Amino acid sequence: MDKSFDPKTREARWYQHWEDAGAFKPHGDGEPYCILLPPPNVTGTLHMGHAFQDTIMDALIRYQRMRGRRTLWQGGTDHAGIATQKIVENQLAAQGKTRHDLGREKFVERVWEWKGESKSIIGNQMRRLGASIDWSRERFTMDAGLSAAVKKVFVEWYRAGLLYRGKRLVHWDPVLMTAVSDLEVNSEEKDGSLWSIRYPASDGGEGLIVATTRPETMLGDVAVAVHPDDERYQALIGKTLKLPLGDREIPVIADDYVDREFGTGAVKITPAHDFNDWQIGARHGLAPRVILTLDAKISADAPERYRGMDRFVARKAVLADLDALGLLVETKKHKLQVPISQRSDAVIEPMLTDQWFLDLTSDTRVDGKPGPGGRKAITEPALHAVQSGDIKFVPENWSTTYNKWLENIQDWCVSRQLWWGHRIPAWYDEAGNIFVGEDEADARAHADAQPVGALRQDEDVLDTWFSSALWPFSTMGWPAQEPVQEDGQEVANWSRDQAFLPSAVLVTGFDIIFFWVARMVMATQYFTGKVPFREVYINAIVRDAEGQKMSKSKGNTIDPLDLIDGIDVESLVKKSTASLLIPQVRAKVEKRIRKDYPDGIAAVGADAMRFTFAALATYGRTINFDLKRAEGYKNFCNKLWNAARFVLMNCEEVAGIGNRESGIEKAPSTDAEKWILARFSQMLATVEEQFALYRFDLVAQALYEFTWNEFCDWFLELAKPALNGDDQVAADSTRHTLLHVLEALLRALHPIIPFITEEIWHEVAPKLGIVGDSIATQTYPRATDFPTDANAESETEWLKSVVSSVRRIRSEMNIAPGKSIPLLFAGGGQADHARAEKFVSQIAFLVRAESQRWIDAGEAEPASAAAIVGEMKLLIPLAGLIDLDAEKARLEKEIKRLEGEIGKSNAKLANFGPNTPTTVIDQEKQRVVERTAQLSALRDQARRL
RNA sequence: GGGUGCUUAGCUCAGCGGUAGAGCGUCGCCCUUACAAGGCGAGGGUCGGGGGUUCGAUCCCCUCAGCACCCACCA
Repeated sequence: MDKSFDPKTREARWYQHWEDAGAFKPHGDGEPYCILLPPPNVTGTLHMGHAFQDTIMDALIRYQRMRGRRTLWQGGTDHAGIATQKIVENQLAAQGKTRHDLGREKFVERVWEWKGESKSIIGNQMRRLGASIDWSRERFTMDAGLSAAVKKVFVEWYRAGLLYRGKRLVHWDPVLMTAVSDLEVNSEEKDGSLWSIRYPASDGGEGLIVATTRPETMLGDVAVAVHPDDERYQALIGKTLKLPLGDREIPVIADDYVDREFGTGAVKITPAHDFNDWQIGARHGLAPRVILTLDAKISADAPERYRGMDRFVARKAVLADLDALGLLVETKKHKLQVPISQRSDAVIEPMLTDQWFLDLTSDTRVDGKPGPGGRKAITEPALHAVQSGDIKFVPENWSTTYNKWLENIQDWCVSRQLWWGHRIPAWYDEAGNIFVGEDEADARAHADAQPVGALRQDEDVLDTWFSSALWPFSTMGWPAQEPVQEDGQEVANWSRDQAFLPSAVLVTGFDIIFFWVARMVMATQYFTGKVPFREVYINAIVRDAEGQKMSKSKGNTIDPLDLIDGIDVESLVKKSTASLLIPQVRAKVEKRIRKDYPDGIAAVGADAMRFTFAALATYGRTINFDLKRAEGYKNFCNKLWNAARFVLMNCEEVAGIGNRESGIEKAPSTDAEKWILARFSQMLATVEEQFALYRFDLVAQALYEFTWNEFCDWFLELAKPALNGDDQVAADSTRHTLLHVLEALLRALHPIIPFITEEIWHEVAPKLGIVGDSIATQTYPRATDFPTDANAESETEWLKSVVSSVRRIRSEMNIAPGKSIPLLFAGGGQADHARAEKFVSQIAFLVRAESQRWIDAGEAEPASAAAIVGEMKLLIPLAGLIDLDAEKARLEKEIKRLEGEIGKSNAKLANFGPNTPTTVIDQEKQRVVERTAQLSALRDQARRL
């Protein structure tokens, strides 16, 4: 083996090995264990959030696979309607074209091409991470099987009276020219103005003053509302006003929605362009007036002067005209919440359009036929699944978020005015009647009446999340009764694969609890009667080392592959600024990168990156990714590598250590071996416990500490004297234990660091007579596989105390590490004598003791530096080695410390009340006794000096 | 306006009712043939403030302060 671990040369080859061996396919007849990959956008690339999430899922899948579960990590990609369409539209725009130049069919073809090109990118990135996905079952939300599922769901929900089409006010993105759901709208606080405008009374009176942040919408006003109890306006209620700029009269209505304190207490009502106004309009029977086109220009229904103006241009024109008329009373600065489209950053416009909605709120069917509505059929079961504990959130708190949203849910607008996506399986006849079916014939067959004239399919597609909601069962082959093939390959078989439903755990971010998690629960329960998953592990959001959100315009993103492979600073600058168009931003990003990564990023390898993610995965909501942590865990990988080298070096010359026929003693014969086996067993118990709780940080910590602080720091050191000693039995059994523990440790580490463990395992396992194609399909070690031995543990702990005590003296007294010392024992009991004798070679080796002997009773102790271990005193004679004053000072410090602690303990004892458990009191008393003994021994020692 | 978190060593975070922990950073001494990507040792915290419950509180309760995030229609 090479002297140090080089991930570049080591990691690459193993993934192919696993895939060729079919290691990631479900195998065995264990209890099924499935994880669904949240399907990444097909055009996307892997970012740190993915890498983090994928690491967690992979660790879980590998762990359960090794524990004998029949595992499936179901992978795939999402067609991501708007996002993907936008990318291709941008490509067209670069050629000066729009999608309309191509036409629908050609455009969609073009998107499929692009999808084909970019699909493999994220797959290859995931392979570099080591993600053990069964790629042979990879699915795409628009492949044939999943499209069939989408149609079936749409049709069944429609026929159950849960989907309806209606003219409603929806969130409209005037740039992308599509409806979006309420979830796709962010509200951002912007500086704006609040304008006060006088609306004169029709009878020539002065009327009233309304306050608005959107003066241009007054062109569509149908009323002014005031609070019914507002004394200022009592006389006007029921009267009409002259709408300025328009040749119309509008009524003053009373509605207690109006807040008397805000503005002037009078609100202009524009039902077609405001959600609140819509409701007020409906309450008062006022017909909405649409004055905006779908691209947010003033429409033909507005006064001629403004027609065709962009909404923001129109705003200025309206204000100027009002001012000229003397009707603009006041302009005040005002902070307002502006709805922004997540996808285009455009200001969202409430727009009256025909859309499809999934009913989630009514108690009875929307079509009036008998039967339960969406609240009863969909929403309540989804709430119940979490309330009953059929689905558990981890951390548990997220269930509150889930519940709150469902309790206040709105109907889901599922139609999108796009070309890329699942076309809605609905047809219209010339009279506007709706026909829904899996195809046109099916639609006709299920219709109550024959269509008038020809049928024309709905132009719209479904929201991306509609197909994502079906992911838990559509990927398993539903609704087909036959095995599902894609590209000639069998990818699913519902009759067999429904065993993977529910999946064990969904690993995802809190940002898509509403978008995806809740909707999967709804759809899966409705169509399969099962919950989609048993647990939902909500992972943290990855931030940079300072806790800042990662964003390209800040220049603080890290590409996971750059962390794995490393990248020089010039390439990093080039890559990070490539997509930035604004020169100032480019300059800022470049500056930051040169400051943060003056030497680029050093390659740490996939294993170290994965270990870092695991170690950071607490229950916290954010994790700050610090490159230094990753470097630390790269060192850990190197440590493991070198420990393996040591073990292999020492086990080479003895053939057949692990061979049952060799006759070489395999049972542990020394305390150190029994100790490390016991510690390993305890560590495995911790790992098992913490895996079950999704505390990957504690899993990583347990493995790290065992590997480094116990196996390497102590066991390898304790093994050295045994390997080189005269005791052949001890030497042989130590060799065996070294291999045995190392081999099992590799298996224990494998779910987190798969590459390096695979590499080393192929060196180590054969020495134990273990043959296997891959460590990935070996069994995970269990705590019960390894014996614990309390006696060996206390023996070894004694030895460790002695060694540590002497080392401390050596270090504090500045005895050169290379210098040998004489070591004396004094006092102590029978056990101390026996132990000192047993561990003589270990002590000699670990503290560089040239000699060891006991001071006889009555023999004068030489002037020494001393330490107390239990009842025993360790002495290092001063002669030539130790400065007397330094030792006095050291003792004094130690005495002070003990005095302080005894004082604290005594104070506690004095304050214990009648309810204090006796065990606590005894423990405290014991402490006092021990420390008092130590203290008096140290005082003794100080006096002697 | 509702909701959910967070505040512990210089930094990033565990711990959550019985003597304060880790990693990184800092400071010594060491190239001791597994590993200098290392070894051995050291220093560093009145656990955000104030109350309360308890024999005992970093941990439970109340309250204040600061910081995040999510949801929501105040024109």
